[in-house]
Amino acid sequence: MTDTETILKSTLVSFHKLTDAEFNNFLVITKFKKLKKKEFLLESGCYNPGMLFITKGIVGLYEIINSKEVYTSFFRSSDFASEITSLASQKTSAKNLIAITDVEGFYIRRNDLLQLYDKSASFERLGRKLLEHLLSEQHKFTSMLTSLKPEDRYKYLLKNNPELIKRIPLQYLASYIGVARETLSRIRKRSL
Amino acid sequence: MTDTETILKSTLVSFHKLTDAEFNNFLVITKFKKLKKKEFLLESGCYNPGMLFITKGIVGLYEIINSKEVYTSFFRSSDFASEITSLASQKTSAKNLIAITDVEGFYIRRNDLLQLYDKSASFERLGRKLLEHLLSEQHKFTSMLTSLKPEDRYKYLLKNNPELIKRIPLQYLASYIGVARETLSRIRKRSL
DNA sequence: GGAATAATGTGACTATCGTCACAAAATGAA
DNA sequence: TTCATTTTGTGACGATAGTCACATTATTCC
Repeated sequence: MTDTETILKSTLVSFHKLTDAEFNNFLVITKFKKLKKKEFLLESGCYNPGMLFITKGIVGLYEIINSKEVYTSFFRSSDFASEITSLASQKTSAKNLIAITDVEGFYIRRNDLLQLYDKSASFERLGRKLLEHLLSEQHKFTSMLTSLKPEDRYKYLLKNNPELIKRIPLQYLASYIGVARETLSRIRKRSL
Repeated sequence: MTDTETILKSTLVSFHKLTDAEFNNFLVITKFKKLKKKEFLLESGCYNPGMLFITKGIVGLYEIINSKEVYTSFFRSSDFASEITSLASQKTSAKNLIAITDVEGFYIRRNDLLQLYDKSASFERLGRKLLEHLLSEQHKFTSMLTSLKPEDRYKYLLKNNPELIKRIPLQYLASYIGVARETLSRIRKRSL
């Protein structure tokens, strides 16, 4: 097994135990994929073809609101970069998934994933547990947004995602925490 | 089948098809429960005993941040009032679930639910689909928070949840959308 | 029904953020 | 390396939200 496959396996297992055979059923439906910086993994208006388990780089999820790009998630190594609304619904996506740096990972096609759910109760459970985890994280992020002021939101990122801050353009981070980019620029300066 | 049981069934089925026998397996683990206004369904520091399918009334989820009550969700008829972090983890909850009005519903104990997941792949799938739906909604709410200013957040609530606005104290709504209660009071006045 | 309690409204003031305009760096491509 | 493009920094200003204090309604509960 390659290094990246080992990482994939241990990530999956952290959500739910899998036999070697089960993991293999997952592995065979994945396809190694590379993206150049600024390449799209998903474009708004399109059907969602699947998701990417990232082994290298950063992927961003954004949406255009009032003709501005609003980033709503960032994904890094060991994350599943995905847009859940269109992945779950068979509708076209309103959001875009884009490579913020050069990216590598294992691509899982939506149809293959659904078949895997049909074939294996273990994966259905793994999926449920992953979703529980994601929902829990999202709730945490939401209460951070409503309860902290801009400066403290930045400090929250600094504390919880220092790597993201280093590698993601400031203007994207600003939209992510709901602050004007000029304001975030000044906050960052003050915090030095 | 009673009216409320019919509503429960159609709600479950909207996420995933169930046979009559399967629905019955669900029904037998539920317990009809009433709460008086201001009664707790879950208190912070406690283990999460389960969730409530609401047939009447409103339940709020809040957490104390910097000694202030911050509401992060509201649940109404046909919702499952729950705190996902503690429900999924066996850890004590940081949040509180409280009846905002008098409430009625079907209570589902955590252990019974987990057993049902073990026994039935249909429920595991139903759970996964419900979580996909909740996560999708939560993402929508998050991007609303980061992209709209306070006044437009209020208008968003007005448009999407007019009933909530009528029945939930203004100060709770204010924390929910990340605005001071005085500000929301003035926004509401302006919008008349 | 009336007192106690909780929730909301409001004025005055301050702090903070957003916006616009443009300058300065940084990055990328040829 | 150099030019073009993108990203970030910054000043000035206006708009808006937060805070504190207290008045005014609503609600709850004997």
